[in-house]
Amino acid sequence: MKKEFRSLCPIASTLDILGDKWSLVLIRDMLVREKKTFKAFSASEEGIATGILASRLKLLESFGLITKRKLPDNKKENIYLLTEKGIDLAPVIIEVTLWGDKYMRKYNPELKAYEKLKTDKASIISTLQENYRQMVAKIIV
Amino acid sequence: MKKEFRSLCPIASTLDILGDKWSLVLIRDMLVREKKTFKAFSASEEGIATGILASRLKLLESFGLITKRKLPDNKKENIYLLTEKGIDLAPVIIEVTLWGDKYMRKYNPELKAYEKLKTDKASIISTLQENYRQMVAKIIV
DNA sequence: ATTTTTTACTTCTATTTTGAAAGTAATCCA
DNA sequence: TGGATTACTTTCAAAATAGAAGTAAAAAAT
Repeated sequence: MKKEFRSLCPIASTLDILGDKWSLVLIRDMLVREKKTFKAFSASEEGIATGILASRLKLLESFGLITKRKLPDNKKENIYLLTEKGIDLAPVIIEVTLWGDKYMRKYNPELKAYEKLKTDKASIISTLQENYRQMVAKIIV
Repeated sequence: MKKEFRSLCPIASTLDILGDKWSLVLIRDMLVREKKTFKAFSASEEGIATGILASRLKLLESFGLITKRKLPDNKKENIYLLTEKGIDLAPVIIEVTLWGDKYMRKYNPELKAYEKLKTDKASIISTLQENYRQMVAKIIV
C-alpha cells in the first residue's frame, strides 16, 4: 500500500492511485453495473485475478473511494459501496467511455455502443450518480 | 506491444492502452505543457525512466494518438505531436485534474490549484485544444 | 577539422507487479 | 451434519517497471 506521490500535479497524483488496468474497471462495475460483492467483481468479463482484486479493493478503501460492510442478515458477504468520492468519478468514467467508444472500435470492432451518451452528457452523469445513491440508500437503510 | 483486449467494454479497452501510470502524464505534458521532445518529456518532474518513455511513445504512436517527425532544420530532434485522437483526450485530462484537485489534496497537500477549471469546464477544454492545434499548425507549417 | 556535447534512444539487471492456480477459513444451506 | 459458497490468502512464474549505463548520430564549440 504505497502512499507516496511523484509530483504536485493532480493528474499524476490521481494516477498514482488509479493509474492501472483495473481500478477504473472496478469503479465502472460498481457505478454502472451496481456490483457490490467480491464474487460479482470476480465474475466480470475481464477476469480479474482474485489476488489483484483483493489488493485493489483494499487500496480503494484506504483512499476512501469505497466502503466495506456486512449487512445484518448476512455475515458471509461483504458489501462494497462507492463513497461520494468514488461516485464523483462518474465524469471521468463517462469521458473515458466516450473516447473509447469513438476511437477504440477500430482496434476492438465488437465494442458495445453507447449512443445515448452523446446526446446529453451532463444528465447521463447525474442520472448515473443519482441511481447509485438511491441504490445505496436502499441497502444501508 | 500488446494489442489484445480484455472485453468489449470501451472503458476496459481504453484502459488496455492508457491504463498505466505514465500514458496520461505524457498526454498532459503534450497538451497542457506543450512538450514535444524526448528530452522535454524526460525532464518532467515525475522522472520517467528513459526505457519506459521510449516504449510509451512507441505505443501511443502505434495507436495513432501521437505522431513522430523531424523538422527540416534539425536532424537530431524528434518532434512528437498529438493527433486529433490524442487532442480528444482533453476532456479526460480535465476531469481527472478536477477530481484530483478536489480529492487528492488530503494526501498530497501541496498540490497546485486549478481554480479556473471550476469556472467553465467546456471552454477550458476547447481553449486547451485550440491552443494546441495552433501550436501544431505553427510547427508543421 | 576535431573534440565535446546533446539528443534519442537501447541494453542491462534488480525489483515490483501481475496473472493463474490452488488452498483456507468462516458462513450458509439442505 | 456435510457440502457448497464466499472471501479471501498464498504460491510461483511471467511480465512490467526503475535506475543505471552505454551507444550512435547530429550539432556545437574550439
